[in-house]
Amino acid sequence: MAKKLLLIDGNSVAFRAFFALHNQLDRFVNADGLHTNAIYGFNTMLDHMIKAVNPTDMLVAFDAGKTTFRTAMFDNYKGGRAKTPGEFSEQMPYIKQLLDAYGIQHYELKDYEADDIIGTLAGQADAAGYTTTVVTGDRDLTQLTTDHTTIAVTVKGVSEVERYTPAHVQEKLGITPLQIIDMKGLTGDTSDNYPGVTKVGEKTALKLLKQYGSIEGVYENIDDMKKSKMKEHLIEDHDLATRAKVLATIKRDAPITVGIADLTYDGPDVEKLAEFYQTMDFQSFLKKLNVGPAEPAKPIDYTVLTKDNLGELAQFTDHVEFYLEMPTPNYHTSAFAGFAIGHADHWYVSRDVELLLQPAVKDLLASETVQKNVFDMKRTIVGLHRLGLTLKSVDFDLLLVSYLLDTNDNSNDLGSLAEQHGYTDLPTDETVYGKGVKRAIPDDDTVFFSHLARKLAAIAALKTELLKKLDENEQTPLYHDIEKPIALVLAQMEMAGITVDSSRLQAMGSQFKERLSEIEQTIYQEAGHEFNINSPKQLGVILFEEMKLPVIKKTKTGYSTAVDVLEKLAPEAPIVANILQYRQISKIQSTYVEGLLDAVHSTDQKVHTRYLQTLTQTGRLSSVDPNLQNIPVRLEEGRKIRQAFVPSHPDWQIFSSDYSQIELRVLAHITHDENMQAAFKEGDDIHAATAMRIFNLKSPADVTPNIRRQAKAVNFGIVYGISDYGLSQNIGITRKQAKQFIDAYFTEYPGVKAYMDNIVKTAHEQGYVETIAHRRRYLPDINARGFNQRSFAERTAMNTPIQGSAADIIKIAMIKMQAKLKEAGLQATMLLQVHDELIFEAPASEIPTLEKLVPSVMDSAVKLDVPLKVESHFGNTWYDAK
DNA sequence: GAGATCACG
DNA sequence: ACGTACGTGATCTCG
Repeated sequence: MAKKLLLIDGNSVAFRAFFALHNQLDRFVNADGLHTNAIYGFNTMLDHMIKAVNPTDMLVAFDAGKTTFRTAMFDNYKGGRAKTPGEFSEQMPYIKQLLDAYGIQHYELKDYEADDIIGTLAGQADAAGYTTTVVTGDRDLTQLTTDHTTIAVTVKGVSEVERYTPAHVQEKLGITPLQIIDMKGLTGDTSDNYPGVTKVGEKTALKLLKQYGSIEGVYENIDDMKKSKMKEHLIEDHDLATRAKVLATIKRDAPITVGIADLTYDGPDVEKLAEFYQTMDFQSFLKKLNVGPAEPAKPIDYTVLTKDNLGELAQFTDHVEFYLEMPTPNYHTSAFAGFAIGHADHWYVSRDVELLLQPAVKDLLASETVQKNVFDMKRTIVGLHRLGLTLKSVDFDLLLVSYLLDTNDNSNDLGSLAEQHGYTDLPTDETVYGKGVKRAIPDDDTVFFSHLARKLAAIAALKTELLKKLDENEQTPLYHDIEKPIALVLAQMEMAGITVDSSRLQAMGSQFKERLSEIEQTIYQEAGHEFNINSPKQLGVILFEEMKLPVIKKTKTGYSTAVDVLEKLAPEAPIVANILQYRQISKIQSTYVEGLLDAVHSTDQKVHTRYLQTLTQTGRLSSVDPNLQNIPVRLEEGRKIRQAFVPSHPDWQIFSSDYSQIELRVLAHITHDENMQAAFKEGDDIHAATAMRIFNLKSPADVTPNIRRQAKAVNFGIVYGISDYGLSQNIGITRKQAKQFIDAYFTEYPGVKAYMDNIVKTAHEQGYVETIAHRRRYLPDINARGFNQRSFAERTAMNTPIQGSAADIIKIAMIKMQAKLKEAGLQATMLLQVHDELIFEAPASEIPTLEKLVPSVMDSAVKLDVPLKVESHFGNTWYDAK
């Protein structure tokens, strides 16, 4: 049998695992007070890699200690590193115990690093005809890749890896794996604390290597190089480069005392592993082992509800758990499979939702005094509404609370969510109902009813603990005063739906269809043959191989044919403009004409979107089936789609109000920047005001449209957590200019600068950031070692309080708005929310009222240090409300 | 099922 | 020096 060897860089992967779960450090503590996050993460990675590779042989290599032959030749090697956290070190011995239970060899060698052990074994395995996979968090190991050795570098979390083969290295860097050593020699390595040649980074190094092949090649030809600073640095730092190359070279001949023959992997010792999981308190891993009491789940008592025992429900006078089972995600259309209701281990279940209509149940659900505990109240409310029922007094919504506690825990499955909170007596829907085409509600009553009863038990079991956590996070008002009320408002908006003029859409569709086939023919002629224009792959071949247009950007899989690329190519060949035109129209046709028509309910000619309330990381809503938050508006052709969104009654109008620059106003508020606040208080055009400041203009008359556009882009950039490169790309200036703009911005708005520095610092310290309503977002990557991951987390830290606070504000406005409409007895109905705008339909006679009412509710929703500004429009269709 | 593309704020 | 804007969803192709 072909030998498959899996080699793991133990220290590196353990460290990654530790930081991947760092923000949950407190959650991963066993009964003995031992932190277990790195052990847990390591186990996750092991399972994942074993499944992916299916190895016949395995070994995990560890570093033996602080001193190695590298520190002997350079005593500062790996110096200056932050001290290893105690919470990490204490876990290392247990990771080795875990490996013993798994039956996996582990090995360390005095004076050598794990890399060298891996390099040596991988070499032996190559010679013996093995296929080898190396798992590490350290990119340096990519120098080991050969035709038979793949290096899997962890990129995100612990189980997501990027695989390096010689071809991948060639594609990514344009050099061979062995040349990576020369590259490190030239650049040095800051994380290992050894210098290379001054001012030489990856770009320069790659250029030199492509020309000269190796460090030796560079120095052999150094005399022929023309005079430059780089040449001087190369000559000056020759010794450093030579030393760096030795330090970077992974040993292929370390004096190891294990050989590849000793690494057979036969799978874990299940009993030993179960015992280990017990001591670590790893319930989910324990469950996967299929041993012990966790599986099969212990039976649960339930009573089948019938017309004859309905009276028993009268026992529930304070609290009741309720769950309505709808098998498909779209609760506007889903069938009903059954329900469960009860409290304190008295669970009543039924497949017959008609029973809900009986007063004993109906009145219980509508009771204001009996508190309801549910999972996904919005889904439940809409489902019940379709049956003619009302749900009142929701106290605990497990889905909402989990989301508020940690936006990353946003599974829509009750079972997996419960498991994340340490409750293991509820299998997932997938386990019980199956997945894909096989998914079905079980015919077996015991199986189905037990599952329903267990759902209630899970909701009940988690309530106290999660509400307490919510309170500790100071999120109780966010939950009771914003998220629960908005769920009800959203349910009403979704149920109201918005009317679509299907014949209008169909007429537009046939026009687009004609134009598409015309453009299609032109494109085929220009290309010389037919091909699939929708395939970026085929299009790439036409443009960059057959027509030999210059390649501007590449994607992971080939040539990029994205808009920005095609726009640059448009002057080169007429086909490019036609492709852009084709793309634009085909997008409108497939997504907005055909897609929208598919979503129209035939019963009422309306679309009923679903707002996902527990998905985004910032607190915004998202919209699906169909998405009504991305209906075209920027280009006129697409904007016409909005003509198909019409009022549901004759003589009614579409009315829309939007916040202007809400994010920048939030920025001015939370940064306390005096200059920016002054601009908003004066009612200035903020982009023009910014332009005058950063370009040092004396009079508003000096602000040309182009200058204003640039200032606007800078304002946006700041909100997104700016980088000079990003800004330069966006407005087509050099990176240097972009940097000057940003520097000027921070000088002019010092409060903004202070805030940005501060929020990043806060994020590093506490691991999360918050909005004005105490919505919280954890940033697990904020202390990541990878520059890229860390930078991303830092930009997120800057952006989330802004985007999230704006989301808080409009949610509050919506809650107040709905109350006002009712209070004023208006027929006007709130239909849609698009992040900073609200869309209504109303009788024409109510429009004057709305023009006053809606902006006043929106701009007073939350009191900020700067005024909020709202603009309103109305018309016969959504298109005309502009 | 992932990746590319493009629609929105 | 590193490689980049923040947050989403739908549709299409292709392995």
